[in-house]
Amino acid sequence: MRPTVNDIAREAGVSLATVDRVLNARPGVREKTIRAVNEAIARLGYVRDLTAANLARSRSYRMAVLLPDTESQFVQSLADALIEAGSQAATARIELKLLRFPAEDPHALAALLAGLPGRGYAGVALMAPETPVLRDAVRGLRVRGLPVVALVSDLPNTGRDHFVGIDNRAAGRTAGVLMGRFLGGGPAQVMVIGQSLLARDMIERRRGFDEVMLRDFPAIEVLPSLETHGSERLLRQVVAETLLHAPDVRGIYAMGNGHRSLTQIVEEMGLSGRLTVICHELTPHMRGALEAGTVTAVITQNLGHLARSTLRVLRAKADNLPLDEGQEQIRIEIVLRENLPPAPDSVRQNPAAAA
Amino acid sequence: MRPTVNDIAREAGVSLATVDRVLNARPGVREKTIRAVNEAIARLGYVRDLTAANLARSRSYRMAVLLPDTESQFVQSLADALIEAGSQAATARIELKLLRFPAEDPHALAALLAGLPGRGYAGVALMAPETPVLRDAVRGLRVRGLPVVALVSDLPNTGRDHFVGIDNRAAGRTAGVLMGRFLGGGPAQVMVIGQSLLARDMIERRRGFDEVMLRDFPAIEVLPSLETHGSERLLRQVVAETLLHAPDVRGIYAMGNGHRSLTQIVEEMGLSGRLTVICHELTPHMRGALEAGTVTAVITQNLGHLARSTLRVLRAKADNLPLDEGQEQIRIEIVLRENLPPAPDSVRQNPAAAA
DNA sequence: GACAAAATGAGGTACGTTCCTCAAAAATGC
DNA sequence: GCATTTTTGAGGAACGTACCTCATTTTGTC
Repeated sequence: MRPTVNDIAREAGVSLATVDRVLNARPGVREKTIRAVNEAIARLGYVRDLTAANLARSRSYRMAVLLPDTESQFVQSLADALIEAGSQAATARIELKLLRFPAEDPHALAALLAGLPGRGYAGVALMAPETPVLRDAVRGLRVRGLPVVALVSDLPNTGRDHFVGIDNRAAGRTAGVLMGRFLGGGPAQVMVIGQSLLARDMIERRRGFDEVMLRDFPAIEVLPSLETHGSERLLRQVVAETLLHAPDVRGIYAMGNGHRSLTQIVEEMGLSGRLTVICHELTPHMRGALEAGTVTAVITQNLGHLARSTLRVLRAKADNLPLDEGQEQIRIEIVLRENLPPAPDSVRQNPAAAA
Repeated sequence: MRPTVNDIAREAGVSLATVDRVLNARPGVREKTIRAVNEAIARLGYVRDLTAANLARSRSYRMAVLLPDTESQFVQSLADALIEAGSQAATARIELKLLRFPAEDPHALAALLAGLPGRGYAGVALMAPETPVLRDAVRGLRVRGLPVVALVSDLPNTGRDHFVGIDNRAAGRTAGVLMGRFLGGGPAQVMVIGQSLLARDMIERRRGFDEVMLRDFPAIEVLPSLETHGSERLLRQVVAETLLHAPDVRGIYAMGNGHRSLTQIVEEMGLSGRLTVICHELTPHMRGALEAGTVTAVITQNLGHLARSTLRVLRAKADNLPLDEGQEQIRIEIVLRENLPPAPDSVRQNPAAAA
């Protein structure tokens, strides 16, 4: 049997009340007594029973997670992962509220954020591009004591408490090595596509990609980035044109997510499997494209980890506890057709049934 | 506030005792009453508080994990991951005992296994090659009601309850695609090295590797597998000889783990970075080799996941609960220098300090 | 409608903590 | 050595659930 607080009290020759004072760092205990208790704890190898502690504390954490209301598969999958993680975390008395905000309206987001503290939230995570309005809103939250976590895309100048996501520069480098090696070092041309070259993550991916290409694959020419601004029509048009007129293009690096029509064009032009196509984020659509051979590799992050890490970090920050940086590091995963993990289950039903 | 059992009782118009009977599937409740309670549960969105439930049950799970006493970095890292997962799982009242057995002595292992049930264990995980003696020992355990989980290397003919590890055939295929693509499709020769071609995982990796090479890269010749039987000297000798006399060898696939001298030879021969070397398992030594450029890619499995999955599966089996297959699927990870995750912390100290 | 059997209610104790109050003991200052 | 402050002890209530007993009510049978 594991030792309990009562065992410590007996072992240390003090009362339960004193042990409790020491364990919870309450005042009014002599240094000498504290030492005696700690020695007893060490001697018995006592480990506090967290389930009982949390029960007694009946502390609970209301967390808000804000996602843009885009209906991209990536955001949708992320939302699913968060809901799943939230229901698992119910055990740890964490209650997660998923809120959506209009993707193109920083002011609406700021207003939403400003209203959060009054509604009993213990922490906020959000996925949004950094704008001046947002910066102020985040600062406001932190002034009022709410920890803020940046999700997927970092907000370095807002003073956010933590960033949960991959190192986009390293992700770009990874894409670079794969592209370079898959093309046998060239000679070849490579297209690079992204939604917007203003978004921080896009810039970093591009930088990482270029870094590797320049250093390791001088025979491969990387064409200027193509900005789609979310327009699938524009994407179709430019990609088709480029592929027709530049026969040396043997690879495409799609830095963002949501380029569904990219794979369509490649297929329509009969180039499926003949081009090296590297994309980001393993959405359901990307799974299909990998299986079909249209996409060669997908650089991705495990959304389950991302979601769980978000909750762990928020909780730690809310309690002012240190966090295990190692565990919160999100890995850059490489997915090929050959190591495609099986599709995740749909969101679980009937949580009460879990025993 | 989350609804409690008392809320359900009130909502359903029954007593607490009846709610308890329904929740825990105890006998003596009319079908009609059961339905009423379940409807109240659904209406209120009740979710059982597991921390409180476990506390009340004060059920605990003693789990044994058996690893061979080889001092390979892989086994050592796995042991660390298990200890870590075990200390985390203390919250869930899981107590993990790590036991070592002589790697080359199936009888000693069988004797160890035979003695476990009497010592209050609720489940056993083990990493061992399948031998007739082991088969009988595992069957014996299961007859006595102990769930058995195969770790890393499967034991399909023992009737084990579950296998925790990667799909080695798929891992071999992954190695194959990487090798083929990194070599630009050939022409080239590739060496394949493994400890023993009798071990099930080695056979499967080789099969997966060949499958891809034959199908997709006909211009690459895969040389016959080289068995080292754990002898580093033999490895050094044969590799050096082959590399000297076969100038077309441009790639090496090391199927097993623990080939530390392989990277040494490659470095000594001045071939670091000029050969495509693909290995398994991201041990500290492999990290170094990746960083140095001696090894091109490492196919690996996340030992943290492996360890946590093991405990989750054992627990589920011990309670006869269904498991979430999706969550227990271990991913095949590809690690290049560019996406090398930061080194994990050393094992944590002073578990009592965790709040 | 009498009877047995089945279903339900009422209430308690326990799990290992947290957090509170009040009294008692010990240490400290003068 | 007395008063004051600090430290310690004893005890209890609570968190949400599990599990037990015993009494009471309801149901079904003939």
